[in-house]
Amino acid sequence: MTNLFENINEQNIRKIKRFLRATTITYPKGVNILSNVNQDDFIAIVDSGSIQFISTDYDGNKSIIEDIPEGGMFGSLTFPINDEEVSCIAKEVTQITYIEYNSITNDEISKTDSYIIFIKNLIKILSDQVSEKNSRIELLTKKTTRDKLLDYFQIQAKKRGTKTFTIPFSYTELANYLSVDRSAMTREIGYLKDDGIIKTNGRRITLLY
Amino acid sequence: MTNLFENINEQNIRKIKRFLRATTITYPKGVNILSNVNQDDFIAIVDSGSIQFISTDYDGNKSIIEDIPEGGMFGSLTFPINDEEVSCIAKEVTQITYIEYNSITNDEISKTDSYIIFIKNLIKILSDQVSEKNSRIELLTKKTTRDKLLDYFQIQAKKRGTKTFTIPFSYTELANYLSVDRSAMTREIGYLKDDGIIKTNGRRITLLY
DNA sequence: AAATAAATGTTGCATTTGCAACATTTTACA
DNA sequence: TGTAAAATGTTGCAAATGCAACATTTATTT
Repeated sequence: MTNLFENINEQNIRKIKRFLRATTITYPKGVNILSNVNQDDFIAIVDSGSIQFISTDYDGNKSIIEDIPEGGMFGSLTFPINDEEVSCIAKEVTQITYIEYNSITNDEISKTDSYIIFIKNLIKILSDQVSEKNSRIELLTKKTTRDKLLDYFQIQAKKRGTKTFTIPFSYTELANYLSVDRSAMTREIGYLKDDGIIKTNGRRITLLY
Repeated sequence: MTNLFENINEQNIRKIKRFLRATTITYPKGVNILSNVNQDDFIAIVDSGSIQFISTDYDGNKSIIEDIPEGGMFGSLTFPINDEEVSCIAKEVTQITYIEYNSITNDEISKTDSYIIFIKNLIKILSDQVSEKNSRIELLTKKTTRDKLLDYFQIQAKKRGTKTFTIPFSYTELANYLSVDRSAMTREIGYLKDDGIIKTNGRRITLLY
């Protein structure tokens, strides 16, 4: 995963942050981060800890829109920050640095070499996010739980280059990611084993075809 | 929708394109655009016409990942271009300009004013795409067809600021967007009308609550 | 180490859904 | 303008799925 300040030295990072009016806030575990955000568009970098965007509908059904780990970024332009349905929770003690989106064209800084690198990193991260979301959309449009599971397993196998791999989620989280009922998913995984299509050992999966 | 060259004059557009090694290709209707793309990472701008990214699984089931209209952009970094499952079809005669991703840090151009505007446009477009995809993911994670429809209708109503609106899709395309069976969707829309929750007149929907 | 919470596994049942196979209407185009 | 193609509407039926209500195992916390 690309880091927003990759290939930029400490001194220039400080310089960029200063010109982009960076502010850093530390949140305790479980807090809703977006509750005290101001009006201007911003880009947020997760310096340490991790957060989760959760959508909750009128019935109380929850689904995870996105997990953002340490080093990740998100922005007011990429999430509907003022949507009552969506909340952003710190999964642990989390430090976040906010920079102002409108300072991106700040003339004083915009023509320096390290700034161009910063911008290229930002473009790469955003592109990767679009790509990751395209993959999830491709998964979510599969009709059956079996198709979703097999597609997900195939993507993992391809990514690691091996037919045996450990899923990076708990099964509870995987059900959420695929947007299927957890118990129904467990049942379907059972059928896949019965049919000799996969083997499992805890979160370790082996594709048998 | 932001255009990649918004707020940049013709002369500077030509200059930017030259430095980013832009090439323009025109495709006839129905052609698979990605079949003759080279290896380097690129950003593509739809100058005229429109295209559609389609995923086809082993069963022949098709789902539309994304529609890109005139003025839109996509990139090799945002779509898995070499995934056999994904193809990109020209919906009509379509002209596309490709620019090289790696030329983004071209020193000769990167410090000019119009280039900074170009970069800001690119960041805005990518952010909007992430946002749009987050919305669709939120929809796709709803459990029932009814929930998907109601959520979609509410988003449309909110966007237009009125409880009566025309959907920007055919019903066939809407079913695809929500990833539900078209006939089952028609049936569910019928139930919604029976229950007095909506009224319809062709593609014109009125929310009754 | 005990207690509490979280994750995982299992199953019956009612509901939702996809699918197939049509009829009908609308749109595109030769 | 006539014809083909696409979109829309309808319905029975089998399959897939969510849901509830548990038991069991694994983690976490005090």
